[in-house]
Amino acid sequence: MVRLKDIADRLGVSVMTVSKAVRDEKDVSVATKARIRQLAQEMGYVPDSSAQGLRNRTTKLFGLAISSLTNPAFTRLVMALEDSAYELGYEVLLAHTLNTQEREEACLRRFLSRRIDGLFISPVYRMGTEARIYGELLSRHIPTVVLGHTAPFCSQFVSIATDDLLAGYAVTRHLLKLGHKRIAFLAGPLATPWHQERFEGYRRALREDGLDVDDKLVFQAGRTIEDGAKAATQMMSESTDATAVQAVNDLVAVGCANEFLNRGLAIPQDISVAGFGNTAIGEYFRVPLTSTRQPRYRLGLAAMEAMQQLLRGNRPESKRLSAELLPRQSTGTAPATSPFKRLKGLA
Amino acid sequence: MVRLKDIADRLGVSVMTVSKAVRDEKDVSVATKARIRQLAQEMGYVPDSSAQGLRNRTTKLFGLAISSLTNPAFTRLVMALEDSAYELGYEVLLAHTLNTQEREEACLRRFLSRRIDGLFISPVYRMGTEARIYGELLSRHIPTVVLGHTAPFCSQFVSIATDDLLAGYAVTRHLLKLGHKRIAFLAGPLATPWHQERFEGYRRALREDGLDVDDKLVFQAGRTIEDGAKAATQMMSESTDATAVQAVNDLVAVGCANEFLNRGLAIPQDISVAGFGNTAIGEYFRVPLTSTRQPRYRLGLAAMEAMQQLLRGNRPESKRLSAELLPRQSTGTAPATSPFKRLKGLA
DNA sequence: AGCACCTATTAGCACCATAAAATGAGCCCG
DNA sequence: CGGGCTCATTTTATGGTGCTAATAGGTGCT
Repeated sequence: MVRLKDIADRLGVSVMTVSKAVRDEKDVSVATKARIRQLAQEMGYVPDSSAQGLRNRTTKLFGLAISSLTNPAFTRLVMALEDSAYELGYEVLLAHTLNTQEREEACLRRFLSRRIDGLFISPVYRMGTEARIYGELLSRHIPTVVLGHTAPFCSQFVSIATDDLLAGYAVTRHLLKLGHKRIAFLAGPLATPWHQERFEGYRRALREDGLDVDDKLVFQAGRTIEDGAKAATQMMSESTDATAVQAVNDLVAVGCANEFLNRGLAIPQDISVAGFGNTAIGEYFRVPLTSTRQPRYRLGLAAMEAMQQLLRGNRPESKRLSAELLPRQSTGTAPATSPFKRLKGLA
Repeated sequence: MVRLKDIADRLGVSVMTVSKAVRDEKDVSVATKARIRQLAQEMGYVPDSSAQGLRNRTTKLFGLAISSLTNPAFTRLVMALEDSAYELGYEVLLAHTLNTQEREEACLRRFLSRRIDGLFISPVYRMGTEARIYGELLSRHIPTVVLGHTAPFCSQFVSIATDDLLAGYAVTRHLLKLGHKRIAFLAGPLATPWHQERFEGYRRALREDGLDVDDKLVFQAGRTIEDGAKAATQMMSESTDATAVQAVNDLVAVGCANEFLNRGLAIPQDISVAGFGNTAIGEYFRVPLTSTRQPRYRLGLAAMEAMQQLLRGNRPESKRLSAELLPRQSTGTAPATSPFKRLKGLA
């Protein structure tokens, strides 16, 4: 690898002059600057960021920790972060937490070792108010932006999220307006604020209509297609009297609806299914899925703006971007009776 | 930030002893090692990888350059690389080339500046036999694994790809067996080997049945859903006599089939549509899409194995993993006549 | 004395902020 | 008209960033 010194030696000037020349600093005459840069080019010089980082105490690196890329909710977000980082001359270290605390901690520790200039993290949510590694982030003053909602254990951080409560509320209202009275909710991981908010939206909308949450209508699903499919199976075996299903996200909705369709149910004639988050898989699903649109790319941009504030030493506000309802064909007017009793007869 | 020196000073030992202790080297008594590590822990010491990298001339960093995460073909591949990198103690720098040569070059140059230990790249394909930046990778001896097929401009590199030719062939044979004689092909970017191979598979299968490629049946699409939709529109306006469509990938197939469905065509009764690559979006598409399964995770693992070989100074073989046909509901027996003439009457 | 076994010193790795030094241009005055 | 002077511009020297391979040095034990 070509070093500054190699160029300096070839030209018989000091390393310092070369350093300044390649960085286009002043205090170097245009003539020598030209000579040096020309030669640097020819020799294929590329500065060593490790050394620069060591010297300047800044790495121009961002860490980005997400649960897993297989979650389509992240792709556009990651794209946005990556793109804007590129514009700003930063690079992005990607790491998967796989939704486990151990892995998350290991990833963050590695990031610390890399001396990242900033961290974007979609936290592994947990109960409780303390999380050691988050305390460390704080005490080390790592500029950190939480992608998604904060929870007690990470309440000190700036966060950029969508208004899941309002969006959840909008979905339920939409179903209510269609005449549904018995709306099942396919729940996500209970510890996650995104689940909690969406559920709270559901609850509020019901209450506004004088209805109460019926625990028999709440099914613990999760976050994946498989989780949704399992929940559907459970619903069918329990012969719920629901006429609509509101899922905590698109994947769960797809898994559930797919199972329904396979069992011969018609969507939305027999039962309505709504997702959340507007993923492509829902949009092009067997029955295009009613969902909510999250402005994911803008979410990423907002996160980067917050990061820039942090880097400048300011304390930016957390942000909540609003999501909008996206009615498609998977939801329709409520049928007279729930299809599940009938199904039982069939099975 | 806590440095080795800080620990050494507090304990009154040399920096070197501390260095060895935290790295768990021998030549340090268990007692002092314990003392040192204890204090390091307490003080929150985290080694500085920039300094380590500088000293050891190795960064434990991999560069990963792909066109864009929005292409679902990459997600599992990236996951696999990320995961296995983690196991091996490496980290991954992610960069998007956005399928433009300028951006690709810029990304790679940044990677060079980071002194990555190895590079995984899904190339921006181009015609011609030369590409400056690839020459540089070669002359700098950057261990590089090409994700996907090589092309003339990057033929020197190790590559890990799926056997697209055979898979393309399998799709066409599948359609032929169903009685289709007029099979349209929705082409990808002509410069990409993955398009070329899939098309060649199509051609061979046709020829084996005594048929020839009819240029009227080949539509230039691209790689996205929108590209597929446009091609569908074109097909309909041109009133092709095709009874089946073979798309260069799932997204194009989805875009095309979606357009057909919106125009009232029935799949597969009126027309069969086959994709390629088995993405979730195709699997859960309105009509579950016949496709080919690419072992993407294994592809990633194989790429990492090749990388390890390169790092050990060996020259690993390029690999071609075979893909298998995945028949689903979007393909069926050929109808008596192409639906497009009829459609014209309707429009 | 010789042998383990443990610790300290040295000398960079590639780069850059800062300070010090060299160069040169302009100017005055003997 | 040339030598000395100032001052601005350009170049060089110094030292330090955190870490570690290699080597030298020290200790206690047999």
